[in-house]
This record gives sequence, C-alpha cells and structure tokens, in this order.
Amino acid sequence: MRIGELARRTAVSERSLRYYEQQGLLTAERTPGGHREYAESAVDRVVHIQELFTAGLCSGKIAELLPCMRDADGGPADVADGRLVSSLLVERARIDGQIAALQRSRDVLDEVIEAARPLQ
Amino acid sequence: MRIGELARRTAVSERSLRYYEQQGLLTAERTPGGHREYAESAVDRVVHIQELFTAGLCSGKIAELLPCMRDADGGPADVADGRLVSSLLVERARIDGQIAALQRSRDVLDEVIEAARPLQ
DNA sequence: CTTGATTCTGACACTGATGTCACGTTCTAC
DNA sequence: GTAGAACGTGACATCAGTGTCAGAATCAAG
Repeated sequence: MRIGELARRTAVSERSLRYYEQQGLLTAERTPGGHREYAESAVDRVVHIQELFTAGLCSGKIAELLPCMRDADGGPADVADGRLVSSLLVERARIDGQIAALQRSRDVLDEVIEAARPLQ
Repeated sequence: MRIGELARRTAVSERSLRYYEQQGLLTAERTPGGHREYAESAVDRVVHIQELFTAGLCSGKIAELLPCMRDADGGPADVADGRLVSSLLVERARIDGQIAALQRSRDVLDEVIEAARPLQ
C-alpha cells in the first residue's frame, strides 16, 4: 500500500510516517518512480511505534528495540544484547514510575471531579 | 524557605520553580529585596505539580486544577465548575489510555528483556 | 564594610515529534 | 496525452518545559 492509505489506516500523518522511515523505524519498497510501497505488516509496526512513542521512548531507543520485537509475521529478528537490556531496564523503571504518577494524577482528577458532582 | 532550598528539597530546578510561578502554579512572598520566600506547603505543591506534569497535563490545566485540589494544609479552596469538569473528564480518558499504552509497552519491553535472559 | 554565596530578571537555545508550505514529479483514469 | 490526485524532498515553524548564561542586586556572616 502507499503512504496515504497507511496514514489513513493507522491515523498517523504522512509526515510522521516519513519521519519514522528517516529514523530507521519503518522501511518501504519504492516504485520505479520513487513512491513508497508498504507491506501489509507496516500497519502493525506503526501501531507499535506509536505505542512506544506514547510510552515516552525516543526514536533511537525504539529503533534499537524494534528488531528484537516479535512481529505480527514471525519471531523476533534479533535478540537484545547486554547493553540494550540494561537500557531497557532503565526504561522499564521509568515506565513504572510514570504509570504510578498517572494513577496518582488520575486519583487527584477523580477527587476534583467527584467534589463537583453535587453541583452538576 | 528560599528558592535554593525548595529546589533541593523537591529536586526541581530553580529555573522550573520560577517558571511555575510565572504560569500561576506557585506563589511566594517576597523579601524586601525581592527574593522569593516560600511557605512550607510549597514543597507538597511542587510535588503535585510535578506529578501532573508527568501525567501530561499542561500548565494551563494544572493552573485550573490546583485551586480545586485538597492541599496538605486544608480543604480545597475552590470547586470545579462544569466546564472544568468536562475538560478533566477528557484528561482522565487520556490518562487511562496512556496507562494502557504504558502497560502494553512495558509488556513489550519485558518480552524483549526475557528473551535475552538466557544470554546474560 | 567587605566578601562570597545566593537570588534576581531577561534572553536565547534545545529537544523531538509533528505541522505546514513550496515546488517539482509520479501515478491513475479518462 | 492530459488533468487531477497523490507523492517526493527540503526547509522552516511550533510547542512546552527546561538548560544555560550574563550582568546586576541582595543576603548573611565575618
């Protein structure tokens, strides 16, 4: 499929898809004229990329991580080395902290929302 | 206490504390010479602010929210109106989605980390 | 009073993903 | 082959919080 369709199907802008490619997160064949031609599996991959971005990983980390992920079509192409694992452990701790902060914040929001309920 | 001590006790830079004040998130008395003098409760407040920032709220939303929060020293100074409540419900939904994404990402990380375990 | 640490304001830089615009090329369907 | 949609690249802008620096003023202690 081409970039327009991929953008539509993933709800990610064409701009971002090109950026992902530039960062080494996403690859595409090219038509003779130079247009990108994506495999079907690109949809899943873009979803994964978005999730990891949402989780606060930067593109560099995602680029290291992706080859080690079990893709929709097949097993992982690579296994993390020690350096990557230790950096992933750091990310994992950060994510845990962020989940905790989000839950606390959600509780705060709930409290404020609940306090306003009688007035609604 | 002064800004240096507050920065030390909250592990937030002086730069950020001044920024919080500029955004209306934090207030301070001033010495005759113009130096900021913080109340003891500022520590808790900064912690709250940081949590909300971590949760992805922008300073504007935090500024609206803070007066409605139960502070360490006393009840909420204000109650959210309908407009604020509905915007908080949007934030809440966003936070829920973000927690879910973080958990999925953490699972992905765990999978990659686990796959590399035998090699450690 | 003097000295050194702290604080003040203001300005500019950065980060990193994304938006947007310009201008040229390719594709598709008639 | 031609019109219009879709795509290509490159450049610059944006956001929001934070870092950093300069130069001046204040504070606390000797």
